Amino acid sequence: MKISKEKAAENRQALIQAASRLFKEKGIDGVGVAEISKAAGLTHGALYAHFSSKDELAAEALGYSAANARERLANQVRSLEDMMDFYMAPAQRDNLSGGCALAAAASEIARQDEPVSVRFMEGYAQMVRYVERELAAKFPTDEARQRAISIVAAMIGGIAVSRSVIKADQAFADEILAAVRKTVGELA
Amino acid sequence: MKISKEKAAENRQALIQAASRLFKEKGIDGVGVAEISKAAGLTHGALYAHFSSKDELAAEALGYSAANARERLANQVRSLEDMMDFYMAPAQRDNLSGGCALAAAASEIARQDEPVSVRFMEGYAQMVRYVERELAAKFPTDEARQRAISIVAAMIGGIAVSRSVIKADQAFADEILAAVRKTVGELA
DNA sequence: TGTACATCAGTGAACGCGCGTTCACTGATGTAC
DNA sequence: TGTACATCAGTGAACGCGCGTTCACTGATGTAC
Repeated sequence: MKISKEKAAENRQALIQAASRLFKEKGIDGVGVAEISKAAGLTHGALYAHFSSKDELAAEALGYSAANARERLANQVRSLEDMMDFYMAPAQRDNLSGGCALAAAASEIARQDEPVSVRFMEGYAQMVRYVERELAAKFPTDEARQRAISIVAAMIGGIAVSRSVIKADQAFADEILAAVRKTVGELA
Repeated sequence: MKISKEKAAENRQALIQAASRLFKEKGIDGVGVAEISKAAGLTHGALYAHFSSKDELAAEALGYSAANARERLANQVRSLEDMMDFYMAPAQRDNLSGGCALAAAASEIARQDEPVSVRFMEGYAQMVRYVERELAAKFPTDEARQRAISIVAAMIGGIAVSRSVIKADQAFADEILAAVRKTVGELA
């Protein structure tokens, strides 16, 4: 049955939020449209009233994650050190479904189509710009940018690697997180 | 029909090589046992004569990649600079199926089971040890290790991010690769 | 304001397809006598 | 060395299952008169 425009917009948002959470948790290939729809309280058919394909939903979900990160950078983070502490914390690493989409999806995006790549790029560029601005006072423009790009890439890599080794060696996973945290701090 | 032990061993190796290539290219979830078997010149049933599951094959494939990397580090790479140049080259980034398994799989391993995590850890630890040894003369033990862990994580992150944004912005992808290459060089 | 009706978000069955895994069978290999 | 037979890598059909997507249908919403 038809429902109000307001409720439909809510449902659309619920689909995006469920997709964002589940894609990060299980990977884009690792979760189906039925599971996403169910998590949003809908049937899978409804998903196609809002998105033309699973790929389009994936792009929207990545955009949603980026918007979330933007808000956090703007409102909750007080300094670059603060941001690094937050990002490289064991709690952040252990929080697959709630954590950063860039680290959760890093090696998967290369296999997705262009719209997904665009959203990933926007999310990454946003973090780089934030770090770049923080470094602007301390380094020449070019070097600030080079360092910002490297710091964000190192944090994404550090989290992904720490997550990858944790089932094999918890202590090593923690050591990686701490080492990368220290190094990016020294670069800033 | 039964075949010679020698031929069977060759077939096993062909399965591992095909799996290694295809997993890197399409992701572990992105390729099926039928495609892997076919690429190795066998039917999917034969795969189960060699491996108890797709997961076990994934672990073997990761181990094979690590052995390859070990050989390259021992024989082809002349210095740390050499290794960084090789690893952070656009050609390496663009070579999904032949490139480094760590960068290709980084964010997927966290969702696999323990044996896969163990093989990933061994591959990563091996690269860290190589870098650590190269830095041993220049830095105190603790700092050499911290830097080695960070350098390898940054390279993996840099490649994964560069690959992720390349469909959206080729120039940015190249800039990321160059920036991370420069930064890891400065850390060494 | 009240009524008639077009809209369209959501339902749930159905589509064809590929997935990982199992298994009865084949027949050359390799071994025991 | 020759023969009889157990072994087992590989084949290909079949298993149940979940995938992404489509579509006829429903019925409350929202609009036009």
